[in-house]
Amino acid sequence: MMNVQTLPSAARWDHSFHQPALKLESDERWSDFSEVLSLLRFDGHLQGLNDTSLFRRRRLKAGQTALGMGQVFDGLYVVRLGALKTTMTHVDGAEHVLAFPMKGDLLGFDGVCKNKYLSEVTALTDCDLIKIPSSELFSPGRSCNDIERMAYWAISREIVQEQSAYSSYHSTKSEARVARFLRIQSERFNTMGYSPNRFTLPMTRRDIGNHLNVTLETVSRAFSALDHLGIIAVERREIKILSLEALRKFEH
Amino acid sequence: MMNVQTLPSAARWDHSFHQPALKLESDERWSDFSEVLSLLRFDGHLQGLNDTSLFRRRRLKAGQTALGMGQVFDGLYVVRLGALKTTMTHVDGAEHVLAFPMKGDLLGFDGVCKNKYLSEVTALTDCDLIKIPSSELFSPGRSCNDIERMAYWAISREIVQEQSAYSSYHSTKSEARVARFLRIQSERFNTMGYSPNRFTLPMTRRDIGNHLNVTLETVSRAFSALDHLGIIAVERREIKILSLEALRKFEH
DNA sequence: CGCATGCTTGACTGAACTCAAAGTCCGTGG
DNA sequence: CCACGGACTTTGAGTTCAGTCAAGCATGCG
Repeated sequence: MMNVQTLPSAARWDHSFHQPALKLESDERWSDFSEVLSLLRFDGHLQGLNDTSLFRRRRLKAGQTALGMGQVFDGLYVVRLGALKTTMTHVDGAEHVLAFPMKGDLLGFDGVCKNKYLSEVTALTDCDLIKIPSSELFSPGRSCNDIERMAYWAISREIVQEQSAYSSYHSTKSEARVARFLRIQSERFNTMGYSPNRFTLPMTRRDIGNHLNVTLETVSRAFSALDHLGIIAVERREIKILSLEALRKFEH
Repeated sequence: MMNVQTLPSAARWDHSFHQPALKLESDERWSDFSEVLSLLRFDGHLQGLNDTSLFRRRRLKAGQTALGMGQVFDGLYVVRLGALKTTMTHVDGAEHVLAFPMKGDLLGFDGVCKNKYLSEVTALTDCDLIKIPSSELFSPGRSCNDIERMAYWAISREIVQEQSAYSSYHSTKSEARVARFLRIQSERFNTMGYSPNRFTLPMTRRDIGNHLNVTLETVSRAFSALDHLGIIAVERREIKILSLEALRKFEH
């Protein structure tokens, strides 16, 4: 029942995102503003480049927690490398997987409102995050800066994506939801600069099922069905998209 | 490929430069900043009250559209009175009810990112909205102001609520989802200053069903079941909560 | 008054969940 | 090295739950 991320699967997945051994030190300085903008795919322009901006770099091993529910808000994070999952735990103990953040995604924006994080983020693979400390975001004495504006732009983008994603999962048929999930994953890998036709899922069937509100068996069966139809090729977590068109048709 | 992440490289911060000439029919001036803060239940404090802030007031009759999908972003709205529904229509024509905004809720924040609204908002009852024009939000020459901060705070709050709501509907049983929906409505009426035990739903069974991803018949049956059990009393859209405790139990 | 819309309820069917068993991969320890 | 164990996955069989189709009733509006 408890969902423990184990190293084996993560290690396998890491081959495509291989990162040489590095010290996993949390608070490394990092002030490449333009890289952050590039990661976020921010294509507008900001007036003045803020030289004094100070980001932090944070590395996580698979299974580690990036943010905990209830933890005091201390900044936003941009994923530089790796995959994570965002979960919310209810009073009754039920856990729900909200999203699977990956490269270029923003984390922690749900902490702005109440000044504490309301969801939990755990690393599915080894991760490399860039932290935008809250001190850089909210400067009580002075006025709002480029970083704050960028952050809010990115937050708005995340909402849109989320809305769109949730909305997508409102198909009646479970197979359609799984197909859509795969299509969205494919598109995400594409925008991240990886192959959209061949990728490795970083999450378990259980996580996918939880996210889509179906059981893990149903996810597995849907994968098998799509495989037998020649639309995709599944081998454990390795996915090949053979016909994106056919996959799209399954969404309806 | 329609991807939310690829952006037409139009203006991002330059919203106000393109401040549209379109003056809507019901553009009444309205500059009570404190009322807006109160409506939003903003509990922090902002440094200086912006005297020059100019809001607009907009009234809608039931059935009218507040915002249309694809329409150019021209500001945020705060609901002062009435109830609405937010919907998204997909390429295949399927429509999904995202939320039911009411007094104190924020509308239009999904337009910040791409500079156009991505969902449609229609009035379920006669409505009274306060508009925060984009000219007040984004001031290209000067720095970020209180209104912008307030707006972003409110946006963050909306995300949190939405996340929480979506997360809530991840119960397996449809009766549980309906029960949860009623409980959440009750709490919302309460925070708005109305009775949590007796209220009138502004939306149809179909809308509720669409929102919860069940059929309208299922919603109706769930209402009837809860009624027969003495947990609630239903008479068309008039709802009385007889036992909040029992209602909560049904969520699991 | 007649019509449209919304709501309720019933019977049937089919899709997804539950339970169960077996197979795969991988890391660990003998 | 190989056997073991644990986590993950696949597949099957039976059951339950919610969707579909259909009929009937209530309400409101022109």
